[in-house]
Amino acid sequence: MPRPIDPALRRARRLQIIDAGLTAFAEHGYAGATTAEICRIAGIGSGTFFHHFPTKNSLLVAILELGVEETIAFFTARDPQRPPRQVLSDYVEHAVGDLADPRAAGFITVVGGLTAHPEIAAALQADEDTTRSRLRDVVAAAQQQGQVRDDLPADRLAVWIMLLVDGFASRVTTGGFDVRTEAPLLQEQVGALLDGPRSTPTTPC
Amino acid sequence: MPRPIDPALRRARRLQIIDAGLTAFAEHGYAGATTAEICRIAGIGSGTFFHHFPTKNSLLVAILELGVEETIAFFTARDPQRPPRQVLSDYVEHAVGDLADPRAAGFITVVGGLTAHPEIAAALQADEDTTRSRLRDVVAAAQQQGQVRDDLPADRLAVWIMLLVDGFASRVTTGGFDVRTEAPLLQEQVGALLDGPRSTPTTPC
Amino acid sequence: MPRPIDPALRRARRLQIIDAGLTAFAEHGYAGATTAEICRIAGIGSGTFFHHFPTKNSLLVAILELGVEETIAFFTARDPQRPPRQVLSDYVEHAVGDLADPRAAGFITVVGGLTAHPEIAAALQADEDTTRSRLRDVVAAAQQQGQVRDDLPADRLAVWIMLLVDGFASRVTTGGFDVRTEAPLLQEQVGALLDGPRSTPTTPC
Amino acid sequence: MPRPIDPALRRARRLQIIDAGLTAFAEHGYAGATTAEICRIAGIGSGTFFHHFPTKNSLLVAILELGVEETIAFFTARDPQRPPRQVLSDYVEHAVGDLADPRAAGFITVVGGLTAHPEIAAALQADEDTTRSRLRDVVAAAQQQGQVRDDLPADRLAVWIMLLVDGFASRVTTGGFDVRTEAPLLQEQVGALLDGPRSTPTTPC
DNA sequence: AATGAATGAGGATTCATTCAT
DNA sequence: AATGAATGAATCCTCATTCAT
Repeated sequence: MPRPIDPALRRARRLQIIDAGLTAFAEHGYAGATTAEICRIAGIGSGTFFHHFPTKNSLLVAILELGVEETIAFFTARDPQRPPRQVLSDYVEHAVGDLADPRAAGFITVVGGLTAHPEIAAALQADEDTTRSRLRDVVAAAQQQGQVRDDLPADRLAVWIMLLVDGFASRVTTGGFDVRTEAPLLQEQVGALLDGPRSTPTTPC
Repeated sequence: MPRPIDPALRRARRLQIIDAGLTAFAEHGYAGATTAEICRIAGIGSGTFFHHFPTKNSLLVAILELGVEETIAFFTARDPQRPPRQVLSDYVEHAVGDLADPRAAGFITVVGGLTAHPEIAAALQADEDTTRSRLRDVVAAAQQQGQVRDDLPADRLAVWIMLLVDGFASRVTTGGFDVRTEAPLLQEQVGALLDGPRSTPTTPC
Repeated sequence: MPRPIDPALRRARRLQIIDAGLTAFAEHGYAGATTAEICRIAGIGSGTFFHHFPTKNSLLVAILELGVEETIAFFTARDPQRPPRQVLSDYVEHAVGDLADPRAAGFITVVGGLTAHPEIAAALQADEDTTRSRLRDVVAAAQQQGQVRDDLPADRLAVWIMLLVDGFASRVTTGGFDVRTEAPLLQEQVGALLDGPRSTPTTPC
Repeated sequence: MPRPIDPALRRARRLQIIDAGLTAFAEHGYAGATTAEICRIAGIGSGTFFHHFPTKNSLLVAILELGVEETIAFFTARDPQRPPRQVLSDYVEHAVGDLADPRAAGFITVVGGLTAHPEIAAALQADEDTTRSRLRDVVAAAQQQGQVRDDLPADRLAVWIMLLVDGFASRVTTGGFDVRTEAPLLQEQVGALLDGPRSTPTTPC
């Protein structure tokens, strides 16, 4: 007697578990977070968890895939007319917005280096590749318009933007670092990165 | 007639275990690294491990304390005559040197956010505080000599230097990021941070 | 749609484990009994054990609490009209009945002196206090009715009844001591305790 | 270059370890007491322990054998002229004297029921048999002199004397039981045991 | 779909014992 | 004799996962 399943409900339940997983992974790391705690946070039984995710592994992958989707959505929603350099600034602002949730910051730093499970490594790589290629395209466009230094390849600049954002995230988890207060300095650093070193001091005065 | 115990041997054995721990933690994270694997890497029996470290926890703490000692040693060894701004550059170079060992980079990113175990959190905080206060002193000295912008407090600049180094570390673990190749760009970013935003082009000549 | 959990099944499983624990503890002592053996006796997996009892410790406590409940049940079920002195005799008979199970006798003697774990010590004390206070009340009532010597306080006599029962239990575990054969002698000793020393030999004949 | 070994020193060291073992066994039981703690109490290294006792097992056996020796010494030292009934009373007083050391009481109750290790079981049995046979002989002699009831076999009375002493010991470990205060009551109970039930009041005068 | 009881492989840690010095 | 470092089997307990209801 199959109940008429409401896909919306199913999706909501998945998101509920994903949210709990984000919390638990951010606090204890992947291996340190137990499915029992995730269930407790989500307010569900263990059976329900494995109804929606076949393994703990798959939950982490789902979280990462959600991140990829979000990244794609961000770049897809850009106004094509907006100057690429502005888009890069927007991206940083967008990332800072995510990091306002300390769980997101903790998740990024703690999960970042996992290479043990192949599936997770693949998902992490996919996350990385997506952001990197999208950023690279925008950087390249900005270079073509002369808005960004061109002594470095676009891909390398993209990586360094991600480096700055990752460093920023790693600081969020420690005390005394206010995301909103520090955001302008992040933009300043990204600006310095994209502008390149100060024009030679040879400027005669 | 107690045998004269050789403290050097004991210390060597501890370092051997610490080294194995660094490897395992960097690869699998704290919770994901098993004492069995650490023992296997170190080539010892499980009993020997717990003969030297009462808990897995204490091994992590010992690694972090070693990091603190190294940081202190670095700053203590500085020539007092060296310009502070140069010392900051030296520090970054020193940090890059550590990160040449990919285990160190992995360790930093993976262990960074652990707050579950109070002892670990305390050791992490001590590590953080040591580096931060030493850097702050040097930054402050540099500010007094006019070598570094003074529109931001020294402590905040110190944190941002650490931010850049942490971001750098987080990139080491991902492929296609060569420490030596990227080091100059890190110095460039630190330089931009300490110089502050490009002086307004309105500066009349 | 949560399945209506059957508390009776859960309770039955708990009792099954408690029974196995009684066997193992009686035979090897608390520390000497392994959870693995308890599981084997109970015919369950180790996971099931810890599903019902968080620690081996808690199993022992549960056994002791069951003993407390039984003691309370015994005294509660007494006919208020029954002469207190008879109730004391009934209690001794009841205790002897328990000791017919050699596991009970072994359990009492082996577990009696544990003071290392605070929780166990507390549970043992609760067991002790319950029996002692109930016995004391009955002894006091018997004293008021002139059925028991009153040159000693009721509490002290209660303790001595327990002493006799404990001594009896300690003999059950050694060979050549048949509970049923020896029970009358126990009653005789309790009688001597409650009557006090033989009336002075000054009785002239 | 064998050092001239002083047998007295060796014996003293053994006794030192035996004393530490008594303490540890009484507090934690046999399995619960670790050789490490025994060494700590004795103030020696683990190597020294196993120099004097090949196994933890053998230490317990040694303690029990010491008890046997002491029992034999007690009965051997009796004045043959002393009335047997008095000797029984002396024995009880002697036992009470031992129990003034709470470790002895704890040791007796906690170790009493071990049957797992054959060697220990044998040593316990030897302890039991020694005391029992010696007591039986004295009881039998007292019966022949009409000082003790003879409606029960001497052996059974001997067991019951031990039962009373064991019960007494089991109470020492619990609080509020002063050995010296309670000793007279123990003698009273032994007296009642040896006298038998109060002669029927029908005894015509 | 939802639940939680059951499972057993695996994990951190303990411990009696050995052995080179 | 004395020591303590080293060992690995054994122990308590955890945890992802399965499954009947």
